[in-house]
Amino acid sequence: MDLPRLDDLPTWLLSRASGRAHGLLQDAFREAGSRGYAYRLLVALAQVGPASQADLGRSAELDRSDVVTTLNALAADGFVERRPDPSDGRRNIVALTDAGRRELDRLQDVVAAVQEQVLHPLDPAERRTLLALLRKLR
Amino acid sequence: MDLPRLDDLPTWLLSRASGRAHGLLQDAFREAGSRGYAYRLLVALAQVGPASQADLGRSAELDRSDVVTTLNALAADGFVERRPDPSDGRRNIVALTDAGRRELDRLQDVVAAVQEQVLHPLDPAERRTLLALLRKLR
DNA sequence: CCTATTTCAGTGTTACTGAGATCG
DNA sequence: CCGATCTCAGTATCACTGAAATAG
Repeated sequence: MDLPRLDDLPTWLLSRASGRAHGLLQDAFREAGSRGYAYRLLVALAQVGPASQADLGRSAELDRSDVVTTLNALAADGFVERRPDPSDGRRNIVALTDAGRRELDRLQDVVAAVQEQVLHPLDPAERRTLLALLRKLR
Repeated sequence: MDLPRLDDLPTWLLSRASGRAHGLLQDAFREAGSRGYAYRLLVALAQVGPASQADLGRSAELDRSDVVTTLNALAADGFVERRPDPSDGRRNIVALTDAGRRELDRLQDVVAAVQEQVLHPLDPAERRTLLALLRKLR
């Protein structure tokens, strides 16, 4: 008779690893005075350049509602500028400021440190293998 | 200049894979008329045998508060029996019933189907590698 | 008219916290 | 007196929903 064990379940192992990573990330962002949502929006802005909030939400996989709240905070800190789109009155055009670019650089270091912390038990070849397999899961 | 991309982050890939797996699991449990917490408690009971709620919570990694709520539902369905511990008045002894064992068997099939669904893109060797690497992440 | 965007308020879920009652 | 257990109520968080206002 085979006793069921959660530790044998791929979904359980995924959930544990992800939960641990998420906790470390959240702590690191809090310590750095930021949030995961803010980081994701800054990354999206750096990737696609100035964009509407709807497009940013799609890029960062953030809900339209959370985009609003997060941009409010980023704008208050001077990390983004929000101005109406002259060619489409429904939209804002959101752009990174220089301070925003510096903030993103700073958060990149924070995030990189957490990646190292999470992957620490694996050697470089194992890390590549893990990433490739995770990517294969779609 | 290297544009940051979320897809390059191990923590992001972990989170995506885990989120997808979690969603599939949740749907499958809902369709089967159960919940993840209930499954985890049934597994813990099958592993350790009759136990106090506190011990079950530690085994299943469930909060004491969620153990109470989940056991209420499992007891109402006749899947577990809760009776006072004669040797320690603070505790309940919780035990699987026959119906509970059948329920666990049923849920094992549900869970196995989701594992297959999640791992579908990987061949058997890749699956073993992924599990080994995830386990190494502690 | 219908769809898209931005915004705000509110909901539901999941995990947790606090406190009371009981007992060792 | 301290610590553990069980229970309930309430909170914090995150992701999302609904609806209003504006515009294409």
